[in-house]
Amino acid sequence: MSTRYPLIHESEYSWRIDPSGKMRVPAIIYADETLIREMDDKVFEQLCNVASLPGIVQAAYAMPDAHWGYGFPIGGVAAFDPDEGGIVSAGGVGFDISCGVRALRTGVSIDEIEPVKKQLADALFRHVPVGVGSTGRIHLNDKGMQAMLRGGAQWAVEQGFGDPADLEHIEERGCMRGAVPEEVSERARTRQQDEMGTLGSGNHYLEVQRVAEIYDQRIATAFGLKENDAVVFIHCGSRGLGHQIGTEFLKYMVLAAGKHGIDLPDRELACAPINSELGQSYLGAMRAGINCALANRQIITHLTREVFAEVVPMADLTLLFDVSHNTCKVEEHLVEGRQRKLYVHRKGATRAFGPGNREIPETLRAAGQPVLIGGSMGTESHILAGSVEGAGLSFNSACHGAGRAMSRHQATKRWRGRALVDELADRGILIRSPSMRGVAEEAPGAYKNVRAVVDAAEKAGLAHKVARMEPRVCIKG
DNA sequence: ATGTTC
Repeated sequence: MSTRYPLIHESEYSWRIDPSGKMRVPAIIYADETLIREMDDKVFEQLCNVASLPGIVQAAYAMPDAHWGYGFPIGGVAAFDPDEGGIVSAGGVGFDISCGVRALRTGVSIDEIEPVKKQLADALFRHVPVGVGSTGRIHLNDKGMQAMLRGGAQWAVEQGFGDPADLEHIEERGCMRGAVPEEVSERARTRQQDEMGTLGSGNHYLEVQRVAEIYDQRIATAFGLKENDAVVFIHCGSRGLGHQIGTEFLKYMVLAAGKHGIDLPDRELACAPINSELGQSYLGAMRAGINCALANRQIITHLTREVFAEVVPMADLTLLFDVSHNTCKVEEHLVEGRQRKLYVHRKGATRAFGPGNREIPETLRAAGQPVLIGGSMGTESHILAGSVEGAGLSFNSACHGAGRAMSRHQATKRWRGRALVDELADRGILIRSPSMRGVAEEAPGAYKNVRAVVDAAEKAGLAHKVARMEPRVCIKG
């Protein structure tokens, strides 16, 4: 338990730090007592810094999986009002712009996967580029890059990657409006030109999973899920392009803070007013980064379908949903009885719209938005659904994963990648990765208990549990 | 997260 921060135990699953010093609003953390106790004080410090940024509305929020990040905590949510001097922050979105998860149904049960599991693992590993600096089969020229940055997954579908029906099941229907490719630097584009359709490294992965447990039969049916189904989770982002945009704008925002009259509590919280040239430039570039990530996951989906067509020909991969968890999006929210247009930063946090929201595809609308929670390698993943009450809690946001409990460096000292892979293989979980060091960094023990995180999210009211998945094959960055 | 320290 933090000794340095006065945490008020507001309700069983929420904690509050009242404003003091430069804080304009409270900080609110959704977690159970164990998760709170294990949170680094740095999370509270960073959240209080966020709460002191200009134009912040209501509170700075942390999800149950929150951990220390660059400036903003990962698992942080904060909304800003442009009419009250509100800001946009590159650190509040994160370096991997629009990193996210998509879930595919396969139309087959895990029993049809198990006999060919090894072939499937090997074929996916051969066919889906993975690892640091990995490149793909697509090479974009200037014109192609521009079209991709403007069109996102819609562009990818036009290029023959996937089905037009996929688009309905992607946030923003696969294409983020307001993207300005011209705001993306030459260097960012160059870094990306050969990286479309690649997973990348770190915590990114492609998993084949088994639906192990259904928590809500009605919603699971609406989502087309039943026990023992095989599903595919793809977790990746905007690769070198997003990283380069983040790096550059962070620098510009630090340099311009004085000019904008912003007193930064932490350099890493560099930001610019939404109503400023720099703020608008960043938003245009960031939205292009979102399209890059949406296109990337769409292409990887196509590659996955190609592998399944060879190895599991009876499978039919359909998109359940695609969610981004590193974004800043303009949304209308009811605050103190007034509908306001806010710039909602979610960094390591998933949008979780409740039933009826028009952003949700029609076929899923009555059930609520699918909230996809990727666990750590070798542990379970979860699907939840956005709740009605989530609107009043954290601008319709929920957790995004298990959340790290230990640094990458600590993890490499404690575990050996090869031993982990062998151990998981004994449990029938096949890991394929180009980097054994990467595997050690991603050891399940380096993460929080994802079930505790998901339970806290549900009990806090952020989202509703639908299904739990366990991994069978994992292609790991 | 990241051509893993431009």
